[in-house]
Amino acid sequence: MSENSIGRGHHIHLIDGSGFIFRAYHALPPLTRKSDGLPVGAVSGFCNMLYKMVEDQKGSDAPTHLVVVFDAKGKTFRSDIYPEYKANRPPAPEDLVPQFPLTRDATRAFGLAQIEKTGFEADDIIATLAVQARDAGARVTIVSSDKDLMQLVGDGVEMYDAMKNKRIGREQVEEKFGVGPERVIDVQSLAGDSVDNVPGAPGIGIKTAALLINDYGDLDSLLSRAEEIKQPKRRQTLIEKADQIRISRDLVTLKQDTPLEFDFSDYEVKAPDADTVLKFLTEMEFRTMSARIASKLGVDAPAIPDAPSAVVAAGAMPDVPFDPDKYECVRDLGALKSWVDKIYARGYVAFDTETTGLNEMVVDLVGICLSVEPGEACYIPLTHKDGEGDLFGGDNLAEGQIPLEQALEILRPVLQDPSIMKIGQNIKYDTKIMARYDVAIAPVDDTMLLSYAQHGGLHNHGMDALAERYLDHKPISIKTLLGTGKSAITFDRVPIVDAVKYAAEDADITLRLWQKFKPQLHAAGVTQVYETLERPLIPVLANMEMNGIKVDRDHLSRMSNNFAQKMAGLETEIHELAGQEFNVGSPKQLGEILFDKLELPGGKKGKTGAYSTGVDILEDLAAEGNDLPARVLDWRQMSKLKSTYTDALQTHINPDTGRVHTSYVISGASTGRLASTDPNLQNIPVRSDAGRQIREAFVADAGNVLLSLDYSQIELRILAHIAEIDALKQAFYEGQDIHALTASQMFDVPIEGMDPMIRRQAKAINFGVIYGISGFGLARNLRIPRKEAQSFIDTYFERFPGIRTYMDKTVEFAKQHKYVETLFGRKIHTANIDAKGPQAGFSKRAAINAPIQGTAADVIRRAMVRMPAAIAHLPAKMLLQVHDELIFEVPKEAVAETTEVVRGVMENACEPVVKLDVPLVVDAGTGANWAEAH
DNA sequence: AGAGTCACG
DNA sequence: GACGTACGTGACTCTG
Repeated sequence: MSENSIGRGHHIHLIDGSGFIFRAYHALPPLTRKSDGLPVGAVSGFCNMLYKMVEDQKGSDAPTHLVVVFDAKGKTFRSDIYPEYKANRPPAPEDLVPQFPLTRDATRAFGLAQIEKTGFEADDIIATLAVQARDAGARVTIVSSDKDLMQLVGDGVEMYDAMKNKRIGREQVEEKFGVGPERVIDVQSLAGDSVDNVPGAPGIGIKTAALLINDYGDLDSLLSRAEEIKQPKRRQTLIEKADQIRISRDLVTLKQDTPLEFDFSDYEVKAPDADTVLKFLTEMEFRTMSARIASKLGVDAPAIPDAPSAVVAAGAMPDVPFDPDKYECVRDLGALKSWVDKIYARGYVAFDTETTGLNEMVVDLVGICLSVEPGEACYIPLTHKDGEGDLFGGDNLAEGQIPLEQALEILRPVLQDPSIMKIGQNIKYDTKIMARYDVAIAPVDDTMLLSYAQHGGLHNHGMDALAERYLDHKPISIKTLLGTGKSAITFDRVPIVDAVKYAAEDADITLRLWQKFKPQLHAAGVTQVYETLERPLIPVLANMEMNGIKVDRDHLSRMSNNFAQKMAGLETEIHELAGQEFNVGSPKQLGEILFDKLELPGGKKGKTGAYSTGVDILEDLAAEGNDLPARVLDWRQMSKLKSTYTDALQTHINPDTGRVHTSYVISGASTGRLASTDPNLQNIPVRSDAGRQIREAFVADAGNVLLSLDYSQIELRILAHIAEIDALKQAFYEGQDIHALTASQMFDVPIEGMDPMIRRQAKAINFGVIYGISGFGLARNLRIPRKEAQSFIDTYFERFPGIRTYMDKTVEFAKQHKYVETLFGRKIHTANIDAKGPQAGFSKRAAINAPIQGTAADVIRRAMVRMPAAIAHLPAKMLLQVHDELIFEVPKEAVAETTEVVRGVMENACEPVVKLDVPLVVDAGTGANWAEAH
């Protein structure tokens, strides 16, 4: 950074952008954009204030330099000093959230510089810039009325309250604090701040604080001479709370050395570009302002149609056709730099990586695609290979590519710049790839998740499906480039000219989808869902996936051998019983043996004409004393465990890390649950003894243990809350055995000394209710006559009438709205709810289940999003999520503290948005392996 | 590619 | 009165 670009004779305005936003929001009535209902009241106020600043400050007072400073998202270093800092701030109002990025756009449109920095408040940046500019000899005006900034006043630094049109100098600061600017920190440390949760000294306000500071000179003298204070209570407070006061001082002291990359020359004031500013105002549909500014700039005011604006709905542009020939191939530094300039001018970029495969932990980066405007995209080839390769790799790099490191050096700043939005389709993938090249991509938007939040339950959210459905365009298939099967090649072997068309198109599509989806978020009522439950999960899951979990290969290998031997024995036995050899793994052949050859009863053919040979059927046959199906059941269990777990899991061990790295799919399940793939670590066996041994292969690193915490009965608790079942709520409050209580209510038996069979039946009913119970289903599950099952259900509804009401109301809601909702506002669409015939039952049960399963999914998502900050001070790592369970790897000595912290986050995950009528309870376990921990 | 089966919550 | 059925996933194997 260069301090010489500002100095004597210069005047810099440091505008508190976040302050502007909140004042504009609270001062103005809610205003929405006519064409689509996007809330824009705060943006409008913000623009007015910005413009007024620029206009009013002409003449001798006019700034030569100006920069708008914003608060970045997320926690700041002050939370590390004092976790409660600003902790009881409510989240920003729903209709303000989408306006934050728009105010950045507005600043850019007005041709003004802006800055923000993750981990620091706008006030810290202002302090840092103010001090540097002042020290260089420039005059500084801080445009804000925030009292927290008053400590900076003096020596050529003034403040200006843009709303009251009032300058704030030394005199006004003394008026407010009773001391000069240099003692403001001392007074604030004592007085504290209830809004920001700065504790200060209890019972001492600004008046008393000023009195004390004036008497003793400064805070340190006051604290060291506290014994001299006459008033006993005040004396005691200052002695006892000295530490708290010092922490408060750390909190209120603005950081004057915030690490920033900037150059004052970037902040030189220049006239706004008429086209740019009017384009923005037109998009926002600010008629009055655009007319006023147009006349000031001496151009014609643009027409803003009254009717729903196609300009806005399509994202400012009429549909541009897809044209692969328009895509640019970036092959030299100059071209790359001009793309970076384009991105800065825009403020956002669609971003996509091309790699040699699909496993983010292993594959190499091949190229990068960018797009900032529909129809305009580029591909930057980086590591394409020359020719087809040979036995020895044939690893010559193709000609005409920017060296990887050089390209990354140029791209890294913009990809990490907090003011530049990076847009991806499943950007968790690209985040993980780039993390391996030391690029920490942030902030991000994800078109897959934007779609998931708005269209969950309607369709999947892959790029191909979204492009066809929403852009009426079928993307080039990757298979046309790579081929299929054995002859398939990797992307680095694709000729660059062909790669450009495919790869750049992905970025183009992503950008178009974003322009379509992002403005619809609010109208769809899922801004909060996207902002709190979807997007923040991206970095959390990326980290968990990169952590991976250690797996004991030898343990698995021994089990595989063991299974193989037993299977061989069983196979011989089965063939003998059948009287012939056949493939035990073939359901078709097995069915023919059982029901045609041996003529056993119960042969039912499915729609394909094959006999059904599922567990239920085989178990029935085995129960009647048939050995063959019993042996087949044993064989099947071993075959399953061997192929899916003990064999396959070994192939997933990453050679570099020695660990298994799953991938979570955020938008996989319609209810909001995650899905785990490659490998699926959410279905590792636990129910059978043989299966549980597989969990023993999941181990902690030396000196560590695995720590597992799971929600106890979370879905039943949520059901008790949603359906308002008082008896269940009370039982959960009293910590009773919920299934025993259900049984006692249903069958009028005491809980003490209850027959386990009765409890088992009640448990099955409880689960059945969550799934949208039916007599048939319960009968099959419990293996009792259908009549009996139906009478259980009738009794259940009698004893807990709220359940029936909930089920009816939910189906009714689904029919009316075509979606159902979780407690946190996640919408799950129920397109088939009006279906006739067999479909009807399915859809109703799914609709009944979705709010329960979905709310539970939301709860653990909230816990996961908060977890990294909560455990940042601990050596613990979060590794896995299994729907209601989180697994951590923790050094032994930190287990107790980690358990306490994690349990707190999980049990309070609903706060402050939802207050459950039942407590959430989390059970914990630890051990050297997952079997012990669970 | 789809069906069948079975592992999990 | 008859449909057919527990809710939500992913991986593996066989088969056409």
